[in-house]
Amino acid sequence: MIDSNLEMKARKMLKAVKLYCTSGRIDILAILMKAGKPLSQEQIARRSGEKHFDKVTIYRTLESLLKVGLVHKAFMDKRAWHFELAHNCTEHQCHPHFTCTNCGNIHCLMGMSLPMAKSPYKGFVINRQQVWLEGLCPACA
Amino acid sequence: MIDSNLEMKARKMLKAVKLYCTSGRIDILAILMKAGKPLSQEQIARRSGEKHFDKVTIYRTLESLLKVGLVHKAFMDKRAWHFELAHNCTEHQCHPHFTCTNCGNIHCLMGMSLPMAKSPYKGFVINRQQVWLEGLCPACA
DNA sequence: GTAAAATCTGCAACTTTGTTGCATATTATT
DNA sequence: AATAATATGCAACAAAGTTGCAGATTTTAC
Ligand SMILES: [Mn+2]
Ligand SMILES: [Mn+2]
Ligand SMILES: [Zn+2]
Ligand SMILES: [Zn+2]
Repeated sequence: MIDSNLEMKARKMLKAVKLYCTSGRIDILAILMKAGKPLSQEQIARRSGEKHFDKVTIYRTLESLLKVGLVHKAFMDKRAWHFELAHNCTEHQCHPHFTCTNCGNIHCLMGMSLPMAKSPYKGFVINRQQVWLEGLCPACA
Repeated sequence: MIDSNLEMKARKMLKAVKLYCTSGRIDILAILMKAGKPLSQEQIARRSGEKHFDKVTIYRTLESLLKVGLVHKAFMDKRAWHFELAHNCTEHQCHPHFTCTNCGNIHCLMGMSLPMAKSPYKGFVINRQQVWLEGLCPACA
């Protein structure tokens, strides 16, 4: 099911950060690459087909990918956490995420970088920013 | 415990949106006014002193305040939802929220409005935006 | 002011989402 | 191949939020 090109890429990414290349990590990275948008544990589980990773494994895998920076947590209006590959993010900000108020779908809005916020209060050091947008997607507008 | 000035304000807000003036709503509005930052259900419960509202009541109260726009859900890196008064927000965006990576405290950064994002993709209608910032607060920097 | 209608509230039970401990399996290193 | 290091699955648990329903409050109509 996982195309071997994605598997290669996943292995490379894992090697680069010195994580064990396990089938869980490879598959989850491939799923995130294919998705191209933030996914929840449950969505990842559903997309992993016959493999049926335990949810504990999925969470721990995401945690390990998060720690080395391969993956980011994306803020959503959803209850469950959503994770996505970090490869479209700069050090200081991910691209904005958009939720359609009508159909509920999530979109990554690449290629629009908001200026980094600058606090008007003295003493705040801002290291990262995340922007979330809400409105109507092209299909619903 | 609730100062009667806040109670007055709360009653007026509720009247204005045609919600019943119940002690739960009044107290929770007052708590949010005093806090001046987003609070979770659990934080609200702890601040409500001897009243001991059931958590179901708190959630349902927040839901009703949310529906009429008196309150907003603020995105946080915390697991629990956080709610705040909507009176410092424009129609299209709340002020940004800041989380200190060291002490975990949340700050509302009033008075800095990021420009509204404009999608580079045709067909997206953006109605609201929320910005979340992470870094070091003055006490921890 | 009182009765009726409308809306809230608390409780108990439940769902969803995420975590911990521990024994076993897999991966990497020598 | 043996060993060390790390990952996985299972079961049990914890935290956050929801639902149904009976009884309590609040509002409205008289
Ligand atoms: Mn994204
Ligand atoms: Mn705020
Ligand atoms: Zn849509
Ligand atoms: Zn701090």
